[in-house]
Amino acid sequence: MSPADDESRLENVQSQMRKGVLEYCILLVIARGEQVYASDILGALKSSNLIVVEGTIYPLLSRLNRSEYLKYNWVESSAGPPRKYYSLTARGHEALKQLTEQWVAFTTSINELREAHEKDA
Amino acid sequence: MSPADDESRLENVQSQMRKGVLEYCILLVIARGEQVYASDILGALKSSNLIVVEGTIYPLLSRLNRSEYLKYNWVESSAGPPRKYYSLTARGHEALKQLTEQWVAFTTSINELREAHEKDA
DNA sequence: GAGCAGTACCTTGCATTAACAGGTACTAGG
DNA sequence: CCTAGTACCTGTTAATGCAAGGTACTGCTC
Repeated sequence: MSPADDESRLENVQSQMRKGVLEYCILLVIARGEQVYASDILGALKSSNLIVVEGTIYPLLSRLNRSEYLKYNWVESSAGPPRKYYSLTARGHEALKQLTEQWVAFTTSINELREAHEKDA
Repeated sequence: MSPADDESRLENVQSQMRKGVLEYCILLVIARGEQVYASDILGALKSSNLIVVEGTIYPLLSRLNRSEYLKYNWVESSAGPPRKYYSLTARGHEALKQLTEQWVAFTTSINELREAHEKDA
């Protein structure tokens, strides 16, 4: 593997880390705002330095909706097509609680590895 | 989507969270032990509640080796075939430092979202 | 009122990646 | 020998984020 490939791998890591946690992030944003639509979520994640693009969150929102974690209602916009405003269902709030527990457990595990490493250094 | 599908999704989340961070975990374990082989890494990750299987780490080790993040030397075993004992290269140590920075930035971003959410609750 | 810009929704195809299952090879003990 | 145990490796599959393209609605300009 060439050095160029290698560097691109390193730059890619933050994107890799994000994988699989996006659902959690989206639920967090929706839970915070109560009434948000796709662009709001996009903006919130970008503000937190978690770059995501449109094509990524729409399938995710559909999936979370099918799983009955969140619901939406159409709201007409003064400029443009109507928007889907999302909010969490009871199931969604429950799931979010469990996801938070798993997130904490997960980061704790890795931080233990980190501390074990830094002890040597 | 049926409730069964839904539950399997939730059980799957820890696996999802792990995606993309495995490289980092493996580098951490190797950096800690200095001289470890695949089974050691497997055991260390399992001890930290990060369940991984054999078939997952071998391709990862090969990839990290090709990227010159780590090197190995064969050591004969008294019981079984010889083992590949891995250790970090200078590049590996450098990469690990960067990955740690990215890991911290990443978790900080998400924890900010979490705190913003818990403020409402 | 025809055309354009802007916004918002959604889908298709692609590359990457972890997991699964299976395969090879070496050692020791019966 | 031949089985059991250990260790390494490799196709194949499923999931996921991304890039790119497509539809539709509003309001503005000409």
